[in-house]
Amino acid sequence: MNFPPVDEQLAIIRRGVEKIVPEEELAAKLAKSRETGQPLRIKYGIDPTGIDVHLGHTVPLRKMRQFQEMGHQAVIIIGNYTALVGDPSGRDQARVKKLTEADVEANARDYLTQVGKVVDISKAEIHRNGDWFAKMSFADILQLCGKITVAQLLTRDDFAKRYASQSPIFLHECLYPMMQAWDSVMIKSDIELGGTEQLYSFMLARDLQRDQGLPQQIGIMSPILVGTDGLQKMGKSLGNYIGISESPFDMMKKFMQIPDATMGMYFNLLTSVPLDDVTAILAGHPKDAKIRLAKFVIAGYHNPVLADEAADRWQREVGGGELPTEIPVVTLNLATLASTLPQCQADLAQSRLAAPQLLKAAGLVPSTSDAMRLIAQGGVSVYEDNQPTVISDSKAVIPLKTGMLLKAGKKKIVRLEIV
RNA sequence: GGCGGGAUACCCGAGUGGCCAAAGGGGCCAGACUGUAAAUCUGGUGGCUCUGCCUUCGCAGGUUCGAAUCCUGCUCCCGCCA
Repeated sequence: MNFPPVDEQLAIIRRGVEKIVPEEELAAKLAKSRETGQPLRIKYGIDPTGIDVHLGHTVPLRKMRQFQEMGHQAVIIIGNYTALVGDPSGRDQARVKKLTEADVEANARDYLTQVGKVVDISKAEIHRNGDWFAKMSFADILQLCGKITVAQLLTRDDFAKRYASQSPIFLHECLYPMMQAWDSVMIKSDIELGGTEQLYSFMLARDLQRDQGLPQQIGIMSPILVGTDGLQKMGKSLGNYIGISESPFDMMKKFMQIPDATMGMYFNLLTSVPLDDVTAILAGHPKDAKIRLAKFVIAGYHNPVLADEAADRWQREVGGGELPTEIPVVTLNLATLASTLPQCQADLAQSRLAAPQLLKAAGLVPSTSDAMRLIAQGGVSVYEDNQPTVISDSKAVIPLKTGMLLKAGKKKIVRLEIV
């Protein structure tokens, strides 16, 4: 196995990484691996808790890919046992939901297909930590527990906070870092990838490895990727994420919404564009820079042609104000409507309907009250032959025709089919 | 176990008998502006057959012409003490 020179490897590894602990051991490990021709074992663990993999997850995964390209061995741990516990990292509250083993297994498969978009799965080792945890006896577990003190646990910020505020810390949560660390022992990891919040577990793994007479792993921690709001950590619950399985156009729209100031981080962590080039790109018009950023990333998860198409479409429909190419069709059945809206029967008999009721029937607003507000604010328009007319009177009665467009706000638009 | 405090709309949080569909902030929505975003400004943010009507302030009752507000019981949370 021919590895690139250590300096080159270091340059690649360091990009977009927040912390390497202990940093001084890294070069030595790389040098030794190069001399002996032994690839380093790069560990990355994930709990299959039903994840829609998004760009935030891809930051360590991309690092994994880089290691693979340099010739090292990717080792992915599916935390099917740790998932039963739930990672307490960064949480000020205990998790409520418990997953069943069947859920976990289904999630694991789904997860691996998604990860395959970043990491070369065919060359990766995949382990489930249930393989070893399920075999442990209570005595084994006790022995492991004997290596960790409560004081150590409380050095973790999340536990410390909870302890201070007298929030519950469950015993099984305390075992979580221990389990994660034990994974490192079992797979003899040289390097573990993850976010900065993993520091405690990574260091615990070193302790346990030393205890077992094994070489100690180095933790390489990526910064937290902020979401499309540019403020908070990218995550599903905050609705500020870009999923790697989303369509090129959906990704495009989301990219174009990120704050300008976030672009640098995204370029750094999500693309391989040389940093000098990034500086040059960012010096130009922010809009162009954002389009290029989006294209780089989209091309990676789809392909360059689709990325270009998505960008062009965005320019036309969002930037240029043209009507979208795909407008969902809503079918309105006049007879059915007449029975749900008795007060509108007279109008419906003439194929007409009051604007608020129409918006609600078309599913553009959740309530007629909402529809009336929207109309009052000038946010509603109808298109006939692609000619828009703003509806400003909440009492307006709209003649219904198949093919007409109804738009509420700047994002929601439907084509009506009248039957 | 004892003593005390609390539960208000998506979230936080004011309101202690009528002027309360309920202050303020956040979030979100719409409009203006723009580069797409941010920032800023304006308006909105329970429902409805909408110049009016109906339902909401932990749950169930009660007092009153009238209750988010007072009384009784219940549930849950929280602090202090043991």
